[in-house]
Amino acid sequence: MRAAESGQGDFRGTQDTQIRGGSVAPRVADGLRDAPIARPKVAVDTVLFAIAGGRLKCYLVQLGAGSAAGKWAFPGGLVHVGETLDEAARRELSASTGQGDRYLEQLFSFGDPSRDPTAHVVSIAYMALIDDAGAVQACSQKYAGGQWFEVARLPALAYDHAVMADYALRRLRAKFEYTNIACHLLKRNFTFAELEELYATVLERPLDRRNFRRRILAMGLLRRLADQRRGAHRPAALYTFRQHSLQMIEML
Amino acid sequence: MRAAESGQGDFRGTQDTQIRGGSVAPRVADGLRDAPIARPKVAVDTVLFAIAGGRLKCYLVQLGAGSAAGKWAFPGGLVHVGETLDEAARRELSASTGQGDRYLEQLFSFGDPSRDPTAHVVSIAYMALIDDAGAVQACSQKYAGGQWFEVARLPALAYDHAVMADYALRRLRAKFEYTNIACHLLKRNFTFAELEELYATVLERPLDRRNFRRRILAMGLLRRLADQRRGAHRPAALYTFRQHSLQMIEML
DNA sequence: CCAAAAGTGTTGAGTATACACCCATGA
DNA sequence: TCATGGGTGTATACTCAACACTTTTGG
Repeated sequence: MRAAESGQGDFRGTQDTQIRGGSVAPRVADGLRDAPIARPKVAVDTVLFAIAGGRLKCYLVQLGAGSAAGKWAFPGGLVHVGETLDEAARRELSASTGQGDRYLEQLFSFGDPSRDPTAHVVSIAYMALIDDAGAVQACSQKYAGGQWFEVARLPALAYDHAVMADYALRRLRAKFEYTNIACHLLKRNFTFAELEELYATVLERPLDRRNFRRRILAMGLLRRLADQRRGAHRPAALYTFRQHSLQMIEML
Repeated sequence: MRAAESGQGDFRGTQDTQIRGGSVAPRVADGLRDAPIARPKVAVDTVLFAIAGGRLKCYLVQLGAGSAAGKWAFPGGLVHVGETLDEAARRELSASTGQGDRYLEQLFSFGDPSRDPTAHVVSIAYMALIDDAGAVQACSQKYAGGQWFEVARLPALAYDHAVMADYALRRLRAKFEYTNIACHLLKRNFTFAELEELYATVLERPLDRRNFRRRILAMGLLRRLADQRRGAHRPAALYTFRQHSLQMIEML
């Protein structure tokens, strides 16, 4: 058996949604999972995050054809028969950005038939993280172009991708509070100031340096390295995460 | 535009999964969301929970045809063109149990091609809650039968439904800790003892009555009613939830 | 009047927050 | 030597967990 889809659905910052009611269509016999009529297509779309210039950014591609031509969207595409959802997400991400081998987590599935006016496409949204925005290169003939955008200043997005963006950002922020997910947005070695700046950037709030240090160190997630980062002033100790697998821990 | 899919992905109790690596297939031009080749089907499956006999139970149907005939599974079926995922889940749930108008939340999507050996079916898993297990009646010719099972003693399940069960249970437990989701497993009016017993049952741990009362009351989610529940002994005050929409609050 | 479930406060421990100064280096 | 970012400790407020007896009713 293959590896399960990567993703732990967990973010806490959501408000209420529609819960009760909803139209319940009359019963339709489905012929047990096999009807002859048209079926929705399945796609994956991935919100790729990175830090650049002290800002949290995500990568958008410009659609080159179809009803949404010219609009910006997250890289994605249809799932092939025989591949897992994770594989499809990695394949599409790799095709669009050259970055397929990164942290990847399934977020949520969007299936409103009106999300794409030309066809009923169910899209499984993913979030991906990389530590180097510069490593991405637009490398697909499929898209008219690709570019990093500050999450606070996204252009108008195609389909329902604005909802995906919102969902991804909330998930990312939530996981910053109770997992070690931050390691995927940092280089292998980093200073405490860099880690703290990352947290402040993603969470959009200042952190107390002493309290932050104490808590992070108390968890034992980091290993202090012998090397130092030498800059214009006092050198800073370098750290690295002991583990890069996702760990659920109360962090902040 | 229709209502978005209902669901806030959030549970905290998960362990790490596979994160990096994974095979990245060579780039395939997709013809922009429209390829002529075979595509995966899309289904929904719903883990329906209720309390019965002081135990947390979920409803399973027995498959009547196909490769998994005779095995137990969560009620579900293929998504129709033109309906949202929520609508599909409600339709299938209503067809199998008569219960379509209940709390419903999307959990996660499972797309491993080997999950169903006869076809590549991507399934969007849902969780649903009802306050009365007895209201369910097997009412589908599609299935050989339906029955409530204690979550701790599920039979062998078809496809990858055991993973779904695990996922749903973790999500439910997590939401008990930080939302008012419990209201959907209780009758409209209830005693504090009933609420506490519900929490103890779902979380599988005893709670201190005084601390529990204090915290729940301090949140102001409940309204005390004038009526009392009269039983064999001292009468108990009745309460009701002020709101049934999902609220994110630190509860325990 | 007895059995059984309902209802009620306090204390101590541990955790989270607020806060300011010295240090090491390069220029 | 000075400007700049790196690094460190303490006191207080608050939150969480542990704990047992009295009240009310029906039988």
